[in-house]
Amino acid sequence: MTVRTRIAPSPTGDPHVGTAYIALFNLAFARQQGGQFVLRIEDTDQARSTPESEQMILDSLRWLGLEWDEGPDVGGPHGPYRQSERSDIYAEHSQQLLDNGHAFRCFCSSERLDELRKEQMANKQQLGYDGHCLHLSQQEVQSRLENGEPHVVRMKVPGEGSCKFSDMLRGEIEIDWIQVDMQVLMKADGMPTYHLANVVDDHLMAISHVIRGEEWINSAPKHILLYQYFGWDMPVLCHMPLLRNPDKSKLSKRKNPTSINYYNRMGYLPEAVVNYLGRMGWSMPNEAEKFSLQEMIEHFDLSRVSLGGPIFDVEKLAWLNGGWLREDLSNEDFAERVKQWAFNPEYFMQIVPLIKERIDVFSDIAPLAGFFCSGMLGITEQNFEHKSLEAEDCKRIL
RNA sequence: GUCCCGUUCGUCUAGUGGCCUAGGACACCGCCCUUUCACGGCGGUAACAGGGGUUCGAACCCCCUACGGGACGCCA
Repeated sequence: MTVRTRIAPSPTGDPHVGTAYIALFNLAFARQQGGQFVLRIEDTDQARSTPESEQMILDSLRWLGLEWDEGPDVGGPHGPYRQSERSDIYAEHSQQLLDNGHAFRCFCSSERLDELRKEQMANKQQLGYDGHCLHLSQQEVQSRLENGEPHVVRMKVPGEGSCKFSDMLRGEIEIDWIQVDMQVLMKADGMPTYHLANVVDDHLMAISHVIRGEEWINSAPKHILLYQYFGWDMPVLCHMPLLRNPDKSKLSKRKNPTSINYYNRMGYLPEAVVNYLGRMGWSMPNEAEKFSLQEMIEHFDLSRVSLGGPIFDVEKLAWLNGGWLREDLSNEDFAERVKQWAFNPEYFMQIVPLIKERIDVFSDIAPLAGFFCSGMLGITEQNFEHKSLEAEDCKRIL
């Protein structure tokens, strides 16, 4: 069997280090096994997805050297690789579930659902859909459909028993069906939710191993059920630990710089960032701290992943970066990297009109615009008026 | 609240029943190198969450407790 893995980012903001982290492990596993690594854009959230974000994600993963074999920009035999372009596929599959009685249409308003949730919360009940539309008659559904009433499609779930499944790293996991909600599969806007689109695409794209964050463990039963409903073989599931803030909560931008752009802009080397991510929950068999992507692939072994959620420690990343800088860049390389970083035309030209007005000789540049080299992104008139900005302030503006 | 996952130095980790008086790395401290600051070298402080089992033997296997995290969206 060919190993095929994927990274499936949602283009709803800055490219996240967590995305790069999961991408790295998917890529390392696929390459080590002689398989393929696919990039798929999960842009089914019409309100939040943007083309700019998608572009930034592609750019930043490439910057890190995490190249994919198939994806929206490079194509491949299982395209399109952008979920917004696959609506027909999801509609068909949703219809199939409706026809087979595995799903039902639900006309409940979000107001009613909010109300329901509040009530369940107050009564300390388990949260979840109450099955209100589960037993609507054929005729009622038909007439409400003809009236053009907005509705969603929900999946049916067994009322008893449990779902037992195996995680490649964690072994057997058992979750009672009673804990699993009647998940919405198709939203009122006609787009699929993650759960449907992800399962359908993973199958159609022949994904063999689903390596994803731990946050998905609880939805695994929904996915397993969908595979069963469709009569498809399950891929191997593997849930990675979550990257954490220093306070141990899930890595978030409030508490840590999480944007890959930040590390680029602050002058970290992509080699070091990838190296560091590779040390999160994983180690080389020889315990080396410093290793290249190639070396990681060569020695990759998914079973060496440790499950405790690692804290993202910027300090150790910086130390590692220093090592790369000193040991792996010749003076020529170093000069070239710095040039690319700060004095590339796109970046440097932004500042030129601003400093030109204010200096008499070049040597005035450093004291006036030193923050230019501090990694700060926004170069505006205002920054010059606050040229006493400390590095910390600059970071905050990022 | 319900369910799920996890727990080795402050942090990243090695360790898959005897090799563990628990190894490495970051950070920290001290010493050396050095005209300064770094780099580099040497050394030091520091951990198996707790309690029960299983076993001749447990960081490693099982159970309970505690703690931490995650999920419970027409977000992914």
